[in-house]
Amino acid sequence: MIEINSKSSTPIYEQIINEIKECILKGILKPGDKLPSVRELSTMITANPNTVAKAYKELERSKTIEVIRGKGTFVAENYTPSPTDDKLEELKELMKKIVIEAHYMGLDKNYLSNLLNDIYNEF
Amino acid sequence: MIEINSKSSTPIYEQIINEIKECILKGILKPGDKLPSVRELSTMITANPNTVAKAYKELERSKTIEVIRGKGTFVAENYTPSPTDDKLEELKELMKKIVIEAHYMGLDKNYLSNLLNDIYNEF
Amino acid sequence: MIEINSKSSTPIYEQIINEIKECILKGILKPGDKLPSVRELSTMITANPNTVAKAYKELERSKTIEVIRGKGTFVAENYTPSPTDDKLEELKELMKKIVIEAHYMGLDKNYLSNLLNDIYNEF
Amino acid sequence: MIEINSKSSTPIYEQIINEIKECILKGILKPGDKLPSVRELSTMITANPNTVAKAYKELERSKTIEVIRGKGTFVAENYTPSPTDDKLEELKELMKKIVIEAHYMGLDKNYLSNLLNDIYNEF
DNA sequence: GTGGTCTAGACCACA
DNA sequence: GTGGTCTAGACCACA
Repeated sequence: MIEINSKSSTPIYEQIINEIKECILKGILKPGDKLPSVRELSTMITANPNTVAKAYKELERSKTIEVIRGKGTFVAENYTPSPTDDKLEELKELMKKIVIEAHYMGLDKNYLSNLLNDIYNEF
Repeated sequence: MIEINSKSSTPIYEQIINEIKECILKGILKPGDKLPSVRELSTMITANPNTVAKAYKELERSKTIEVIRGKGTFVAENYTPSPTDDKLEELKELMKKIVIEAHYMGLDKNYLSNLLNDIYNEF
Repeated sequence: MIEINSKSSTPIYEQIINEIKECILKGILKPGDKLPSVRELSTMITANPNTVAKAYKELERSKTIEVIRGKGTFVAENYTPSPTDDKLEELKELMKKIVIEAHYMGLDKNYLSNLLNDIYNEF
Repeated sequence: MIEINSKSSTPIYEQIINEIKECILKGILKPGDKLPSVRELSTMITANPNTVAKAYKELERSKTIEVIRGKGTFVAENYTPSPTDDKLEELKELMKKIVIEAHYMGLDKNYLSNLLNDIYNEF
């Protein structure tokens, strides 16, 4: 379910975060579902436990998952924080970067519009 | 023209790359235009010459700018490499990340569509 | 294994690149083999870590080696990019230069043919 | 006759040297022929006079051309110095580099043999 | 322990 | 004056 590319330039802990968030969005993981323990997941994907722990910490901080002492880690109830200006700015910067990169590959607005649609259809 | 945010998590050399590419896209910098020398730009943005040199080197590698020995650095003629599968995959991953982040802030597809439009209008 | 000639006019980082590629060709280094870390190699050849890092970076760019985050640097699986026109032109220019230089030392075509054979036999 | 690529990574003064040597090899320039003056050549190829002067100096040092005071610069009588060990080693290194680069583009010994032949046929 | 980023500063080749 | 190479050394993210 969760696949890590150890050669990718995105850090493993970030890949874990992204994949888990994707699973939740796709409904593969639902609110209340139990996540594998840090040890379990780290052996599943042959990663360092510290790395998995870091990913879980970050997911907990963003209220995506919840740790219940002695019971384990669970997908949190749907929680959508109101977007801060910082976060919005960050999002815009990312989109800007995509537009610039796309342009430098000869891809136009239409291409990106379609890409956006495709991704939403995947979910 | 080029502004660096030293608090940002994106490395300075990458910020330089992005800003220059943006200037070219907006037409502020045109093919053949001379860029400030490594030393000039480094004092302008109070960064180390090596950092600026690194950014220029990368821009040269991607054929965005050209170095003429002993004369300086210039914006290259428009050059759009055919997009490789790797690059397209990277673009898709980036867009996916945006969609996920947006969703977790309670922003929907419409919001991102508009954001995309806005950015294109800026250029 | 890797020997640097500090008096040579070819930059140290380039010598490192050449020597590593040679080792791979000769089979001294095989795909998947771990390379010495940047720090290790830099002390081995008494060069600055930055210089070694530069060589490794370039080798990574050409997909000769791969970096696995936090684990180290490894020889990549055999990868032969289709030769671009630019690269072929460069190769031809280099060979032309050899022919001219050889001529000016009184060496003829036969000598270069034999030299070419000898080098292939070394590998 | 002499064409300079100001964007090439080989220095202009070296390009001049190579082109002149090539002309001599091809017989376009014969022993005793007068070369354009430093000023003439520098305006012809729109280069800095210092750059042309440097090329001429080097050609003079290698006895490829001769300066006769007050008369000008001339192609020297055929002169083939006995190859020094240093020079031979350099030649071998260059050829080695070609072999390695060629290998990394998937080109074999045959390709290089043919390339060598082609270049000799050009002359 | 691994590589990545950045600074400060020297020296050099080139035009 | 231009960029390229290299050293020395700090600090950081990642695993």
